[in-house]
Amino acid sequence: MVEFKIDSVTRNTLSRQVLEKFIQLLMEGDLQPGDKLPPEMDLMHMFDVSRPVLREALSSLETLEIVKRRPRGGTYINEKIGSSPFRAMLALSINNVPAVIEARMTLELGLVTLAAEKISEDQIARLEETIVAIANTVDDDYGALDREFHRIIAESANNPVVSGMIDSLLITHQKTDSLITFREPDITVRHHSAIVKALKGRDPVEAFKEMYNHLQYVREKILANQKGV
Amino acid sequence: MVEFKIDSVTRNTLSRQVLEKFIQLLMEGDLQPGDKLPPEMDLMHMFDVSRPVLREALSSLETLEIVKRRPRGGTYINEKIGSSPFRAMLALSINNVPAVIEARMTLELGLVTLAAEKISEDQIARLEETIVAIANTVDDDYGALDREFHRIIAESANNPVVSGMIDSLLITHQKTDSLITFREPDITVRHHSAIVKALKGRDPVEAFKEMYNHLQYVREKILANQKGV
DNA sequence: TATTTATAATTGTATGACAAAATGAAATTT
DNA sequence: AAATTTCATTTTGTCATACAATTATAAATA
Repeated sequence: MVEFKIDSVTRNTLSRQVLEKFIQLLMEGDLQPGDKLPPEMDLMHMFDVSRPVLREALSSLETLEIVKRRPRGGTYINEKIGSSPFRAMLALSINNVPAVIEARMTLELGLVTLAAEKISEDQIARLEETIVAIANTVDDDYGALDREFHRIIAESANNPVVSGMIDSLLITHQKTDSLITFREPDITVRHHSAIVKALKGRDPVEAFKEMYNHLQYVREKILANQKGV
Repeated sequence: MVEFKIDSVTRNTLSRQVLEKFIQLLMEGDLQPGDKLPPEMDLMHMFDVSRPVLREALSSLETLEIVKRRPRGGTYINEKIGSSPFRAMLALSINNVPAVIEARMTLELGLVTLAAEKISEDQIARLEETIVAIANTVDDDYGALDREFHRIIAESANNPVVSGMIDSLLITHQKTDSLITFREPDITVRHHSAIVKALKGRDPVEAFKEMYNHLQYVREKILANQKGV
């Protein structure tokens, strides 16, 4: 006998249907960033659902950072893609250290390539500042500078879709940092300098190579400690 | 006079606070994937909020694919990071074609690098199958095969955090595909073959180079048409 | 033992009411 | 006349309660 027990994938609750409808409207361009939605009272009549159901859907949209609501002010479609949803999603995998590091590698390798195409002189200057600062630290406590370096590169890629994610991953960066027992600032400086040199030359392939080299080193360093746990 | 009108960033509604609390519990490991949450009745007393508020938070968690709910069955913390939230977020940027393409480039460049480290013989074989299939298409309608090629590579990187995203981006891939007016299967086959060759050789840098070369071609092809719009 | 049937627990939905906040207009003061 | 204050109204935020729908579990039956 054949058993059927589907239901899953996404159970069709009313609030889910309303949510899907909103996303569909966005995809088809009927709703545009910046648009103001009708008040909840109107919306619940339009969708023919109760207010709690509608509000569950709106709440989800707000969590996804697709809309922004203000008491009395109304509900608006956001302009840019957000980062915090990704951060929340990441919370699930937070303890899977290798996966998180690899995810970070994936993004950074792609980002540095795009950065090489687009980075500005000002951003390069800021990168160099972090390198100098790391070289001058005395207590080996340059985690924040290190993250800043990577953040500037992500920013240089200047992509609204991906840039949100990197913030979240750098937060986990901070977490994985704590797994590093000893630091080698000279190596970090050497690697970072090589990356900047490639970026200066606007050489995507070279920038990638140096970043890959660097991240391999970082990954091994973190995972080596991780094993012992 | 100094004006203050903060409020934003994230307005602290009750449901938002509950949501944040759940995420915090996840980050700190007090909640683990697979865990079953208490029934809503208990939760509302624990958080001291009304049921609609609690349900708004749970609804958001479900939208983020952090939990899964079943009538009468209860609420469970998911095991893996989901993809559909990202899809929803992408809906916002769907009309920003260059940004979406670049996002796809970012991910794929990183993924192909990791794939070179980890891809299995079986996956390589499947990649080769898609190449043969594309070479044999007569009507130039090989969009699905093309996407399958990229999907297998993403799968080969075998990263639970990133793999979800690529699905969403490949959906937009489908959308951007429609912007291509004419196809050049011979070029696609040549590029794909070069990528597979690098993957076979387990050469991350070479795999990256070939993928970058390929995606540059794809990007130009799409954007060239986009300009005329 | 296996199957079917009830029971009860739990999520899903609806209604109604009120609180809180803030916008915009009206009234007041300077 | 202009600026400020006050107030009414709209809209989101929250609560309480009730009932429907679903299904896991236990009980009853074959």
